[in-house]
Amino acid sequence: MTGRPASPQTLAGAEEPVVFVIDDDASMREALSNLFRSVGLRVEVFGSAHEFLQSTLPNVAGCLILDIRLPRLSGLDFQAELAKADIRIPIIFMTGHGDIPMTVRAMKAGAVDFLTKPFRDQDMLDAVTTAIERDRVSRDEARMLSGLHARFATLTPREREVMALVTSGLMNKQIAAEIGIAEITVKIHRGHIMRKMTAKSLPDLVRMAEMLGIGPASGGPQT
Amino acid sequence: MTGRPASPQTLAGAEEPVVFVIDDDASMREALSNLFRSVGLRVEVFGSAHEFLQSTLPNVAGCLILDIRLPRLSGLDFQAELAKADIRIPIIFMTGHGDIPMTVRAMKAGAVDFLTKPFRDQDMLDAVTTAIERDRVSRDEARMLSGLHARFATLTPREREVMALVTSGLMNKQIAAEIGIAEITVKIHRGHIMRKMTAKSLPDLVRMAEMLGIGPASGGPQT
DNA sequence: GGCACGATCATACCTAGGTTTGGGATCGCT
DNA sequence: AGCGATCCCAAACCTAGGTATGATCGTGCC
Repeated sequence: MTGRPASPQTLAGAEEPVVFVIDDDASMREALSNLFRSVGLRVEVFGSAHEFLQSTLPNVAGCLILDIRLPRLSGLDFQAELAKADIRIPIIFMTGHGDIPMTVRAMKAGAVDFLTKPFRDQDMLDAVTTAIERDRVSRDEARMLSGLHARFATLTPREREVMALVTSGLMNKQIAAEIGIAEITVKIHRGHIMRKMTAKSLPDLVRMAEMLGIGPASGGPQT
Repeated sequence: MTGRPASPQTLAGAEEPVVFVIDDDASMREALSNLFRSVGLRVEVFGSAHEFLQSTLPNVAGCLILDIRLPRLSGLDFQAELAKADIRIPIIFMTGHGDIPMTVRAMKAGAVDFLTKPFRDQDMLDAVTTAIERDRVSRDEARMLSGLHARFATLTPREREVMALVTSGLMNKQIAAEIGIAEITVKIHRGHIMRKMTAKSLPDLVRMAEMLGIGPASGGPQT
């Protein structure tokens, strides 16, 4: 943190992380809101899961504080909903009357923490810190992966095929033999691949292929 | 599964997974032992964590069933002990009187499951299946990584340095300039590296470097 | 001192990778 | 029919990678 407080919006949603709180208890919302603001965190509160879904989620790192016992939908089911809808945001559960199976289910589904009420403020803040950091990392990864996929999508089928063979370590002549074309053609495809993927070197391309999950079968080098 | 039952020991400990059970209640040990054997799993039971640590662990995939309330050491503390001692085995906790914080702590520390007594046999079997598979995978990874580290250890300091630069995508001449030696010398180092690491190709070497966590700073290709 | 090892480098030689130029063929879409 | 994308290939040319041979030098060890 560079000591900069909450500048309104320097560049249309891109910096300050946000804590979303969903709880049907207004006093709890108020208490959490105060807690998070007291440490300089941006907060948005909702009385129900529905309200949360209606809102426009800013494109910044964040996390979700959820009571396991929500009005119409259980926190656990809501967690599943979000996963199904591909909304990946770290979740911190709170509960007054939770049980162990619920806890296990939530944690297995990736919850960051599961706090029992009453909890200590510091425990909540620690959980939020962890959650936001986790989201920041996963957002970074997602952003990079999406750029990668976008570039990969511009490759022609043949180029994709050649890329897989190149990154698997075959020589141009072997690739040519493998798919039944001339070596010079492989070289040309290869050149196109490097440019389209904006790979600065072969190792660079190999790493891209790894991230894209390219490479027939075997996970990696020898045992 | 190839339908092959429990052949005694074809090759000194290398196939059948084992379920380790630690519980001070003899009837529980008996029940679990029967349960696992009924599905063809090898089982070893212990009355305490101490007994378990005294035994010689076979080098096969396995998992540990642990009561959270152990005689002298809590299951949670024992889990921490194992982690500290670098004994990585998936753990499934059982409890009669557990609470949520315990559950959260266990799950955060990597427990596969946390079952409340009485539990359904099928739940335990499912957890064991997951745990063993997880261990199998992590053992495969560990085995590969150890081979990799062993080969990497045979590299001279200079070779390691060159390997990092090669796999980061620099050309020989750039590497030469970078460390202030002649290009031909880089080529020679490079040849040694490929041979010592038994890399069949540059992409191969790059993947090895990735697994070894080599490469100054930056995690990977562009954003 | 002598030896092994790591590191350095030159010369020579060969293979692999890559671009440019220029061309041909097929296919689908307008 | 014309256009653009994809795929194919050749000749020429240049750079990069890799090996072999042979040699020098410094360090640590017996």
